Amino acid sequence: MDFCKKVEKLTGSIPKGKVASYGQIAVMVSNIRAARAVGWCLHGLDSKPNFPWNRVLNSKGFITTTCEDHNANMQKQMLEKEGVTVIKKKGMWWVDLDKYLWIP
DNA sequence: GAGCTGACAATAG
DNA sequence: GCTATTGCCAGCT
Repeated sequence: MDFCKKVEKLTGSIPKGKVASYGQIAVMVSNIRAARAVGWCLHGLDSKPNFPWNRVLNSKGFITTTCEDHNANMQKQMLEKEGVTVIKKKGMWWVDLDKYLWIP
């Protein structure tokens, strides 16, 4: 789909060491309300090797993956590998968007 | 072809 | 300020 294609492109455009929110991707692709669709598309793009789906977080910087195959711990490790500091808060992984938020 | 689901975000109470 | 509900889009059943 064109939508997913853009999502893939944008997500792939996120520089190493930076992260973006679903809302950001959504608003760039179509509108802010499409954030859910972004997550859905990323779910299908995860099969791509070395695809930085881990650089996409929710608006608060929390990892809210419900998929067990792509659990938060995996993202955390991938992000740290990219040089992003991931902090554990309330049992969930959190990224400081003020430092790592990607601004196109 | 219609309805449901999903890794969110914004608004209202 | 925090919790609960509604709205949106695309893909699947």
